[in-house]
Amino acid sequence: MAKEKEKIAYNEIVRLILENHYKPGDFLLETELAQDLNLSRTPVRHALSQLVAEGILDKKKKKGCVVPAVSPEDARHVFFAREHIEGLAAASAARHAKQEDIETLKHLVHREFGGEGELSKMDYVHINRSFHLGIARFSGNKYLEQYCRHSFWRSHTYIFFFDKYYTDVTGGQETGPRQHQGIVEAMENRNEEKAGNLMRQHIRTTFEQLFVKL
Amino acid sequence: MAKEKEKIAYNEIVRLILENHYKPGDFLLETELAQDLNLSRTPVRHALSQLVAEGILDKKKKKGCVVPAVSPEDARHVFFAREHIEGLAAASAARHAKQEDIETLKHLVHREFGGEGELSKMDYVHINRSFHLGIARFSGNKYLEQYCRHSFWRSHTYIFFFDKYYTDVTGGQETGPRQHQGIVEAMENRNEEKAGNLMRQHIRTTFEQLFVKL
DNA sequence: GGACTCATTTATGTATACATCAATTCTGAA
DNA sequence: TTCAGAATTGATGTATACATAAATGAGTCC
Repeated sequence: MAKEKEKIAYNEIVRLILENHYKPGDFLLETELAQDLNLSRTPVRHALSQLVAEGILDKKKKKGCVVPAVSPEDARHVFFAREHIEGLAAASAARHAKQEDIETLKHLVHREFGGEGELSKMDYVHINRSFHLGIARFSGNKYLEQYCRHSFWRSHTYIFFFDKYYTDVTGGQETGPRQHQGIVEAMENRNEEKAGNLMRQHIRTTFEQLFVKL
Repeated sequence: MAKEKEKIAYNEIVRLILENHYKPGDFLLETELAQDLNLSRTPVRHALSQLVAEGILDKKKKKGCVVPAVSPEDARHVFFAREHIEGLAAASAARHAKQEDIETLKHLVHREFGGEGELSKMDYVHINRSFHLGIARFSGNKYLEQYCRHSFWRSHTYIFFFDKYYTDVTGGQETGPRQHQGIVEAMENRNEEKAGNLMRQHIRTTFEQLFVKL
């Protein structure tokens, strides 16, 4: 299936973090991971340094790689950056997305409303990711896309950390899809400004719902 | 001085690219670099994969790392992203920078105007970089800083590629420092909106001066 | 003459032994 | 008992031998 062990290592490590096997502050040790994944240290080390370069992990000299600590301040920073960059991407996408791309997004929103059956928490997470990263891609600007991917990923740390977001009925399940729908409509009307504003508002809403408790 | 060979390799490779020993499209071969830098392949390989993860280099499977091709379209994308993100950072810095930080920037502008003697092309490049990355840092948001650093770096590829920018008398040497000064003044007055607007305008100017010929 | 196959070349990908460094723990004397 | 400092530990950092895959080119068969 997967060919290069470096890729396997990378994906597995990402999965481990996403599935919360490692909490913020934990050290990811090369030797330990190599054993767990049945690989040598080389590809594991390579994957870890990639994650560090991407800013997904931090590194302490001669200590190892560590899942960055979460903090309210850091969360504000992530969501502030994500709000504006993804807003920019949405505006850009409203101009550059092909009709076919917009159909893809509409389909995602449809599923998100339950149009194709009940959704598990993981389904919702997956659709949400496809939606946001899709818009990033449809911006047609690979730099915006890269920054969107990164800040989306990092903000996800918080979403998983306070995973009540996906549990709390008053939260995302209601407003999320509706806001997504508004953004797609603005894109379909090629209204760049509105698409950008709605996206910024959407991310701000997400942030506020997450951090009501702080 | 520098301890870890990985860092040495990284910095040396960056230097080689910056000084145009490798042009866009050239392959950077691990073995070759290892010989040239008197290192083993391991740290070189590590440094290269970092640069790939950071988006500074591209990689072809089993072919090697390659300096990304330049194109007018790519340049527009870089400068578009940089314009807005660094604008955001400047606005953020206008709020969060300490007076001490602002003094640092003022000193850079002073030097840029020739206040401490004639400047070589390289001096100018260096001061310019300190200025922009300084503002990125003073934004107080590590995500904005990261994205600023990246897009600044990438845009530099173009500045070096069309290095007439630093040669042409009608270009940067005149308007650059003046625009920098305006941005610092806005920051000192804690005028976030103005700082952001001036920064965006500054980067747009840079882009236009560079690409008059396209 | 052209194309197809297979060996060669040349690069990256992998495993592993060894070096290094920082933190910690253990020990011995004041 | 406590402190200093040496030995140990446990992790990353490095070098290198070997594996593998993709491009290249030569040789042969139609």
